[in-house]
Amino acid sequence: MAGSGSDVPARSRWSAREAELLAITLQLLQQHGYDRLTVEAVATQAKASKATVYRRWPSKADLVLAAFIEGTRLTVVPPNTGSLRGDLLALGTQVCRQACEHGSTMRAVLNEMSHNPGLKEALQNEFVHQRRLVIDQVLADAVARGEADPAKFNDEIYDLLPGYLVFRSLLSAREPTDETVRILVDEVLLPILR
Amino acid sequence: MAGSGSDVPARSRWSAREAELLAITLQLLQQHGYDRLTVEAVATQAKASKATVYRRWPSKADLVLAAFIEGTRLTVVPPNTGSLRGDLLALGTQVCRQACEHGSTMRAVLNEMSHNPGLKEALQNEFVHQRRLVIDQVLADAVARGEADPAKFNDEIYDLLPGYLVFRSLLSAREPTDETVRILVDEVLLPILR
Amino acid sequence: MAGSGSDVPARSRWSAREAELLAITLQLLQQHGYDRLTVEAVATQAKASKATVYRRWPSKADLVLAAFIEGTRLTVVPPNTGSLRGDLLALGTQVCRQACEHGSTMRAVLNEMSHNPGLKEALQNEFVHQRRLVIDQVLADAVARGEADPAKFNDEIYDLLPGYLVFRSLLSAREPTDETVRILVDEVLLPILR
Amino acid sequence: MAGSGSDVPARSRWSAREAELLAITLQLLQQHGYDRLTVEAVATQAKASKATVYRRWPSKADLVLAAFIEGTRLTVVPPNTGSLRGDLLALGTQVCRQACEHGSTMRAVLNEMSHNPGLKEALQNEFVHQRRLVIDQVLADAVARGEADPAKFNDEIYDLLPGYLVFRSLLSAREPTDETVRILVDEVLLPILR
DNA sequence: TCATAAGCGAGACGGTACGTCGTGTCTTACG
DNA sequence: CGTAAGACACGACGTACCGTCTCGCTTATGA
Repeated sequence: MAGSGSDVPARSRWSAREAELLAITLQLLQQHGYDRLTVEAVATQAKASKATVYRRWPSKADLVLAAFIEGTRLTVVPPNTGSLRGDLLALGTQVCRQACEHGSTMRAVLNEMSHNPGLKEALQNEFVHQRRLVIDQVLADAVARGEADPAKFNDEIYDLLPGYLVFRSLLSAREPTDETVRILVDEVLLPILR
Repeated sequence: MAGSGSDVPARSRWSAREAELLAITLQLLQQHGYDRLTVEAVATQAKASKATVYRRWPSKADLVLAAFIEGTRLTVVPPNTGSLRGDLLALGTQVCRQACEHGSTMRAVLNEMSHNPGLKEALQNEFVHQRRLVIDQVLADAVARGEADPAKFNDEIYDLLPGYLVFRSLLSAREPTDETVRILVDEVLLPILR
Repeated sequence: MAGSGSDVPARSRWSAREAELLAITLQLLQQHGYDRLTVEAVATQAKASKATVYRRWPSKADLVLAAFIEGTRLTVVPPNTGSLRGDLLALGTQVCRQACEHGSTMRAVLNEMSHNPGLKEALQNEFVHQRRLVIDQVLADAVARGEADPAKFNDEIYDLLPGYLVFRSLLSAREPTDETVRILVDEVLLPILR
Repeated sequence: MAGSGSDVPARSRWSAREAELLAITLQLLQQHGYDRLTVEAVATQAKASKATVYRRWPSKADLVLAAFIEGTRLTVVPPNTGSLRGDLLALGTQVCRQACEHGSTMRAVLNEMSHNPGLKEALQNEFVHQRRLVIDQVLADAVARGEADPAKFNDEIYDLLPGYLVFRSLLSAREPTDETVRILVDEVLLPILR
């Protein structure tokens, strides 16, 4: 059955102390952005020393990536509202909230990713893949309910909904609204999927 | 009237020397990324001194933004292929190429933008607005040819095509292909617009 | 012979404009010291341009030296009070006043001199030599009046009076007073010279 | 009391690393002069970084002053030859050597001092005062031996010997010789003090 | 009377040093 | 032994000044 959910949401592998460091990193990141975030500040605020940070993450970039993944990992929840439309709206709303909340972090990670293949791969594995699973499940549920035609699925643009919303959140000055999500779902996605 | 094209593509306001500095900045940016780009290197390669750079742009971030805008400004061309489908495919292809070419630059600018309202506004005015004009013209031409129904236009998601493609280029690991563009146009946009 | 005075005090070779530049230089020099004096400031204050300054003096050091020499040249006056004691007191007082007035300038010139043989030579020719002539004349006058014994003259320490006073003005924190001069003259020099 | 010598020569307050930095500074200072000395060069030669230098001394001027004081502090030695004449000759010789050796440094420090009251005070406390103590002791010893008459001491010109010699070393082009010292002592000072 | 040149203001420029700050490594001392 | 504290080498940032240079504009003379 779809969504048998054999993937337990991967309990965090960080200790309490590490989680605290990541939380502080995330907070400072949102406040000041990547460039103006200093490892020194993270350590100071955690009453730790820089060495304590660097012992766990080999560089500022790794620290920030870990903080970002940890910060977003918690919120990946398959919607399961009972209808395809409801699921898509929920998914879109969730993406908007996340992208808004972690906007500067994502931009920072994104930028660093450009020239750090390791980060890129890590981001793909730990972030993108999780989200793909959610979408697959929503669609599978819809098919199971007879709300969507599997023949209409298109792997090329399976992430059109979250993709465009993320674009709107991170790159455009027009933050997506509930109306944006509604229109996307009702006028673009549902006509295609049915 | 549609396609009247009274907007000359906004002649650059930079002198030859400044354009040279921006070009070098852009090149080094693509090679090394924002963090590993040094103003000193830009100056050296231009046989200039740091002061010459800083006289024009007050910081590294401003320099990079200017280089980015200059680098992309040159390539904004309304397609005008004669059909809506052709225009949309051309537009999509152009977006893909630009986003691919200037990917790391865009990511860098994006990141810096997060905490620099001046940059954000500048980017909106000089970059986003230019692209909106192109889209408006494409749609207006289509209406003039009877290929699109103005009632179907939706301001909320008018940039769905470039938006999703940019998302794919900059954030996803799946760079968009010609097939991506084709599917978007044929299976998403055209059904909606007609 | 005493007072033969064939040396006219060497009319300044500077034009009015040049003298103005030197005066401004001297003033700024006394206010801010050598390091914090900028050629730019001299030019600005004279409503001139840097090129105008550099056309006349090849470097900041030369400019400052010229300003210093011009500033002190005006005040070299053989005392001629009628008695050796009066002449020495007058000489001492004059030295004190000059050294006090142009203290920071002298220190600056001195410093630059260290590593600029040209300046060193120029300073010797144009400054030290002038002062030697004055002392020689005072002593010659005293001999002519029978107040001093030529046999007691000592070339090694002929400048003991101005030398010690200059030391006090420039290097020590104890600026010389009239009493300092009096003691030097009455208790050191006169006993020796008679 | 004469020779009570309770003043231990004030152990340096610098660590080994700091002393090394100061020694390098002093060496480069003597080679190149103040203006042409760069903090970068000091750091490089010490295999240190600029930050390491600036952590200790807030500016180049402070660094140079410290180097100068450290460089001269080591050599302040009361002569104690057994006779007033011997002590004075030794003192004069020592002053000549120091002033010659550290000439450009002294000139540089002097210049900087002009507009830096903090430096001026520091120089007075740490440098001038040390030298005063030596002179006082020499004279006290002479009195104890019956070689000098305390009534003849004159606070106004107590430093006539070192003062004039320093003047000759730093400001005049006529560096003092042993003969200069001898004449000063035999023909000027001893007649006065006895 | 007008043109051709010489001098000047303004200020951009290449270069170089300054003093600051952040990263990532390392040592020291404490618990 | 792990940690807090923080010194350290490295290197980029952004600023300031020096001495050179190029622009126009003025002025002062010579045809």
